[in-house]
Amino acid sequence: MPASLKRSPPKSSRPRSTGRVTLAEVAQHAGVSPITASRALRADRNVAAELVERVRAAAAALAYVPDMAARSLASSRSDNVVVLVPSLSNRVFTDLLEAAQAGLMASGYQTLFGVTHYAAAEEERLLRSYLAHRPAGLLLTGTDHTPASRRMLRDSGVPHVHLMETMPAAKGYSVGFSQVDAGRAVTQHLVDRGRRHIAFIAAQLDPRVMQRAAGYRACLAKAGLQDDGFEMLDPRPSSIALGGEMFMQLMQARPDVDAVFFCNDDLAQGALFAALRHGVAVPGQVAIAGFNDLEGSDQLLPPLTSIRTPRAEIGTRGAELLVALMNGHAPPRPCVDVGYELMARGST
Amino acid sequence: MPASLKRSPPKSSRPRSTGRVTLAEVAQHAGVSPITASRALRADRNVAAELVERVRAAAAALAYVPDMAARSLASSRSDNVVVLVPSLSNRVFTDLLEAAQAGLMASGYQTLFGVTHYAAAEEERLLRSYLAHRPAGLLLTGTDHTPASRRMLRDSGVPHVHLMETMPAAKGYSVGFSQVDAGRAVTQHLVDRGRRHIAFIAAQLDPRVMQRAAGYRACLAKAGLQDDGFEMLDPRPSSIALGGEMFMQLMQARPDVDAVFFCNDDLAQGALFAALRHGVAVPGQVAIAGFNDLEGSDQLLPPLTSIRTPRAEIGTRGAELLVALMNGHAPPRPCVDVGYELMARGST
DNA sequence: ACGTGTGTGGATAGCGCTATCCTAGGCGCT
DNA sequence: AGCGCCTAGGATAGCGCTATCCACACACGT
Repeated sequence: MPASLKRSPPKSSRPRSTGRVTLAEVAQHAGVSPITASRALRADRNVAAELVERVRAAAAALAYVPDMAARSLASSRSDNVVVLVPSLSNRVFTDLLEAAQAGLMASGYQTLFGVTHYAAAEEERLLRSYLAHRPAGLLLTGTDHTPASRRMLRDSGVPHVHLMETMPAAKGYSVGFSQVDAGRAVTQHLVDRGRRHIAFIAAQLDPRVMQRAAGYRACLAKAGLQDDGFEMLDPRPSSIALGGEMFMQLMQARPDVDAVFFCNDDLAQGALFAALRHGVAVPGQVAIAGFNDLEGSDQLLPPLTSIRTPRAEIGTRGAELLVALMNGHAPPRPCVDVGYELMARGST
Repeated sequence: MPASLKRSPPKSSRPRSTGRVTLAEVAQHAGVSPITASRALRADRNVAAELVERVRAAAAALAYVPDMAARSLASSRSDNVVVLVPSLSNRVFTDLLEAAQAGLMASGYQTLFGVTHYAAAEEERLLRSYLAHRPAGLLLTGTDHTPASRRMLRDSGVPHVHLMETMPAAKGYSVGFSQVDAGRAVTQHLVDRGRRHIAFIAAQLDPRVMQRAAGYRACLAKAGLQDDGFEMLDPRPSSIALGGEMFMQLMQARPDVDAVFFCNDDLAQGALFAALRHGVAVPGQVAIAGFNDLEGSDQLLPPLTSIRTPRAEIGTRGAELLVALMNGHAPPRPCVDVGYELMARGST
């Protein structure tokens, strides 16, 4: 037998098939052309009802699974949406992420997420790497980005929405609430309760925390109650333990304080625990208020006054807005203010 | 002017370009062929150092961004890894997800995540839809899947690792610890402290909770302390409020109880708060133990005894194992037991 | 009868990248 | 020298899908 006859595979044919069922096979099975099968499955153009049925049946029979890579290469579109959040250790952002993901998935998008660790530079790095995946859209936390990030966002032309804060409509799309106003509202509440020596304790000094600080300062200034010694800002990550620590430190340094506004509930909860341990009367000696109204804050002793922030709603509305943008619709309002709610409880 | 001359674009050429810089342009800029540029950028095969340098420079100069869709179509590989978790409202799973994502990203993979809401059927749905993206790998929570899910996992050939629980090596890859043993350890600790009427309170009855329950029962059986009236199982989601509610209910129904093992710290924290509110002495009248050692559990009054579960380590090791599998390496041990640690504190 | 729409199926040609084969040159060896 | 045998660049041919153009059939109007 001549050697040449033994070469069964023709020399120029390289079957690189992955073993998966392709659209072409579905089409053949249904007795139509591939493009018709494609259109039938995507409802892209009018296809005779009977053919659609045949194609659907063929796809089901062969357990056809479309190849998203091929689809997005051919259509130069993708169904990936990137969501960037500062952290997953903070309930605020997991609520946001969960709601956003649910909304995006319902509209047929896949969610890729990245964690920026509260650093604009890290956000820039992530943005650069995720943009390689040509996402259909982006959800970003906050409005604070590096110049390079802003440039990439602009140049890429990828629709994006900023979450958590309000923003001038001219600067882009956003869903959130005014952190400054909310900070002011907490402070005003303490003033209204007759407190005159109101401190502000914060950690993890991200832009939103600093906006709350600005609201605190504005309110005190208006009431004529400013006192520089009443601000404690610590860049370390927020935690329950740190809240207790900072609280006791303040009580020692400034025994005259009669109210503390904590930039978040984690710190405030820690302060309540510390007060319990050290016999500090709340709200008798000092009133305590938090921010975000985390789960359990209403169960404490005393229940914690806080600001209920609609994280899930922000995620949902943000996803909706982004979906509209990705579909080419110009949404009615570029900036959605979802507001906040003061939950006045026993601790004040 | 004849009409034919006005048609500037040649009839058969359809520039569908997305305006992005392609690899071909980078190659041209560097004076090499596209395939060499591809190899240089991916370090796929040996390329002369000087050429690599030229290609890198060209890519940087043109701000080249590779098209992942094209890459994965051509190579029939993708860098997407899907992670399925039951919930994002539970710190356990966000710790897991965060660590896994960090590990995967460090190895060049992108993380897609899905939330199963503790339902195997929902997991199956997600699996089906995510498999369309031909992920390079999968990380799943738990070892409890529908038969259809198991079939899809097997047939797809996609490497996957089960997290949180231990599993017989024959059944696949896993990283976790024995939930049964851990449940037994908590119960034994209470027995060792002289408690004789030990209750078990659980909610969100997922497989891991039921395994802890099994450990509880096994320990009590061995100690001859079983009592059916000491088990409270509620399918509702765990929460701090629910913990307090169930605890007070039990105290009313069975005043003889002298210890309660809560299936997680959320419930246990709620019980501690409720005890504080209602003047129940802990651990004087009743000892309380939780599970997972969430943040803040050591700050409570009294500090909560719990099981420290290495969620982050599970995520990290799980990602490592999966990366090894995706690279075609057979890892030394298919099943990693990361253990747990009993944190005995004031509440017992 | 003729143009002129409109609606549906198909042929064709890529999307941007990489797997595979090929080739030219360089090396060491007998 | 002559023979492998390795190395590194390049040509070629798709990966599986869809955008775009075409063809044809049938409905109209005048």
